[in-house]
Amino acid sequence: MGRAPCCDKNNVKKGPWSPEEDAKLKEFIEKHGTGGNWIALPQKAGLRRCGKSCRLRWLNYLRPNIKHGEFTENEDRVICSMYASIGSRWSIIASQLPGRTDNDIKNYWNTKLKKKLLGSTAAPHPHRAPRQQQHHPPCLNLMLQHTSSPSLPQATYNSFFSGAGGVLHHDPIIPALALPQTPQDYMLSTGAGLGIPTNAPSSLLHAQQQQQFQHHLQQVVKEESGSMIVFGSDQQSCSSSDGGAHSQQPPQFGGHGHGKELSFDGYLFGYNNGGSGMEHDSRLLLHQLQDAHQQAHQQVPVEYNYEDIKQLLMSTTAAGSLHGGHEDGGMEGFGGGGSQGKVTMM
DNA sequence: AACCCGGCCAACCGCCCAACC
DNA sequence: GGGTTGGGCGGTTGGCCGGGT
Repeated sequence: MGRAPCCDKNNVKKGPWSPEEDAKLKEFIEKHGTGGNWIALPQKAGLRRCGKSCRLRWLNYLRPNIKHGEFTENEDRVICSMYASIGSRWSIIASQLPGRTDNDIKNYWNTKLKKKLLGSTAAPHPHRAPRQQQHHPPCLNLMLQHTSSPSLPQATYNSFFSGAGGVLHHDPIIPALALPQTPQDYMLSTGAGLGIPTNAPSSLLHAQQQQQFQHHLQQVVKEESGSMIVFGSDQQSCSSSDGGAHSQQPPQFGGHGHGKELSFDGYLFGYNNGGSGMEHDSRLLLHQLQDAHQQAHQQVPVEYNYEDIKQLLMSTTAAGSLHGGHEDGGMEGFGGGGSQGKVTMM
């Protein structure tokens, strides 16, 4: 099938951007903005480029505050943790790392980080210490916590905010919500996010901070419920225990007036149609919730360390793709629920 | 000095989805 | 309601570069 190309490929320049083109694009966007239409932009800016190419060039290279160069250990940690949880959803991961682009992170992962994990032998851990006390190389430890919270599994909660914060707060494309502090700040400073490096200084893992953050966010979520996902009723709708398919059913979408609701495992998630792409976000998040839910039900508490991530990589490599879809016992618990049908890590 | 090879990264491609008409 | 369009995303490609032989 396919679709018509977004531009006349015969009349557009391809390949590396020249400094002149960069200058033109930058100047135009700084003066006029993108105008919300990338396809029309190159013509207006006097560029013989595809609109998508302009967008990419701007987002990945010309946009202000782009950070290039070495990734820090903290960034490594965040990438690994989130990869283990949500898979190769680079834009979400990038949203947790200000100044980094999804392309950057993708390249970094594919060329360095993955090899670092795959390539290094078990040398760092000749005999595995008890997991909790193990000293890992940076970024190699992910712990999903699960509490007996009656309102929401902790793992789910963490995943939710990790993903939600990323998508809603940092993505320049999606209107930002006024979250009080950035989730990645919390992730990095309190361990309250999805990835909680156990080798973080203990002061950064203060339980009270986590609670405060989560409570705070819960409040914000409630307050913002007119425009974003909310925790809802105690509706017991979709079961998660139907054998192998638990939590695999597609999100349940329903319509209620101007808003819509998503139900998942007894929780109801709703949002209003503000025309801001919230449905997309909501679906994304629901997938993350499903993943986290699955994790919480299968392995609680769940901890991934160096060997786990390595195994994940090796198994997916062996399968020739990350889109495995099979239920590999060794990899149970790794997230990536295949949002938009693209990523399946299970 | 020439060639080969692998790493790196910018850019492209194709698909999906939401918005729009 | 259905078709079209444009934005966004992840996967892949291709060219450059540096190190090794």
